[in-house]
Amino acid sequence: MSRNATRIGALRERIGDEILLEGWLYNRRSSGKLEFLLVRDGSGIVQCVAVKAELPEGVFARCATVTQESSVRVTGVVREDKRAPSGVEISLRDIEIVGASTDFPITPKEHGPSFLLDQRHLWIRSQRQAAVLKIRHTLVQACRDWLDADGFILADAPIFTPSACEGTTTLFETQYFDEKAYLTQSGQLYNEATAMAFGRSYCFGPTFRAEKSKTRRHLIEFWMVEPEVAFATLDDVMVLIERFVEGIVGRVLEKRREELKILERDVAPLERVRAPFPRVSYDDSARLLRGKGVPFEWGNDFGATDETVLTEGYDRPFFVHRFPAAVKAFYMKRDPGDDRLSLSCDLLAPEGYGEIVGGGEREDSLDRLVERIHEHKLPLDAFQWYLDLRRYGSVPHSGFGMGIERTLTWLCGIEHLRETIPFPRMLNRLRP
RNA sequence: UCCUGAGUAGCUCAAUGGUAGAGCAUCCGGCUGUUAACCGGAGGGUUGUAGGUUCGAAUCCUACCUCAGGAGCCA
Repeated sequence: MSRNATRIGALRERIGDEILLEGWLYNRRSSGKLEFLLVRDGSGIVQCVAVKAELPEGVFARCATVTQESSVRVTGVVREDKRAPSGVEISLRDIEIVGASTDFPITPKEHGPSFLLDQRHLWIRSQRQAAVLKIRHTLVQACRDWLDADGFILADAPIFTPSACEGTTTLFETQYFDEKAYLTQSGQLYNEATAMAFGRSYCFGPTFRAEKSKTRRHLIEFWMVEPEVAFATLDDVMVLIERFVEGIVGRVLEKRREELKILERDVAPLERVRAPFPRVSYDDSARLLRGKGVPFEWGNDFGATDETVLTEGYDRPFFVHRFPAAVKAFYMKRDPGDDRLSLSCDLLAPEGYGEIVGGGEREDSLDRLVERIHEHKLPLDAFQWYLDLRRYGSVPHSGFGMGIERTLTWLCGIEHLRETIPFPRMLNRLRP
């Protein structure tokens, strides 16, 4: 935007002034001797009114030729007007077409998801999509601000890794000069190293899972924030998670009311997000599911429908803790009270959204960790640096990972997480 | 990988064995306060691909392709 242009978001402060607007035509309606031009500039949408009787012939004629998504410079006077969609409108004095747009593919009518995703580079111009991405921006900032204020150091994990972090899921293989490398599926192992350096650390970046998952809850490339804390137990990390989630939800409510309104999100459930969150053990969850007639077997992880049934009982996020060790990663510490269980926890979002956070206490004993690596049939050599963390001043430590897109899907109250990232990477979708 | 469903105009859809249509978008005309504006007119099609059944296929059958939802797996 040029220096002398005014942003639409700031128009209320300029009532009565003649201003310059730089943006794109969102929609146009004409009524004979009137033209209504809806102009957007990324900060909002405003209606510009051209009156034939008050304008030179050429200017009014030009208004009638502006097509959807053409870029324009409009000069005019800011006025309050109840008839305008935003309550403020511009009496148009002049208009310049900067770049014409012909046959913009996304018309102001219904479209299917496949078509819209093909047009994702243009779809993000629409009001709803832009609102979701602005909330994403605020969520990311809130995560970082909250952790920074709590004494965490950002220490990002690498994206190229020599081997699996968790061994179980499918990795993207790539060439690293003369050897094979993989794209990271979690910064977890590296975070344990940085936590031993800084006490509290976190990484925030993209992760990659080459799973053939094809549901509304999966992306191939997604973002996670993963804090790790030295000397913290499972109970400590659950307190950290609930304070963190309360904080970031509060920030989104504070900064993004308008966008939540565009999305028609009922904010009442978000306003109930106050720590402490309920805690329920895996054992009790399994019993609860069976009590409701769900054919759930002890030892399994929860499926999507299991999670939905569980969330029905709560009006705020809640923890499920102490999952069977077999369904969690090798580095999870066993429950000293029951060796079948791990000191792990998931945070499930209410309203049927399900898991947004996974965390727990890590195995801090060198011998037991070596045992786990063997059990999982992982190459011991690749983990020597990780085992060093237990050789040189090992401490109890815990951490968690929060999926940004899943959290956003819940905050925005939308159906599918593909709308929460600017350019989603999914099974069968690498473009645009 | 498996299960279910869908592919017809640029987009969203109708046409259930008998002349392929509507709304929006585009173009032309009309309208001095429109709110996904409205009214009139025009152009726009190898019905996903290949084969088969039939006098006749968008429609029935077979295979394949693409997409969507779900399962498994996960954040």
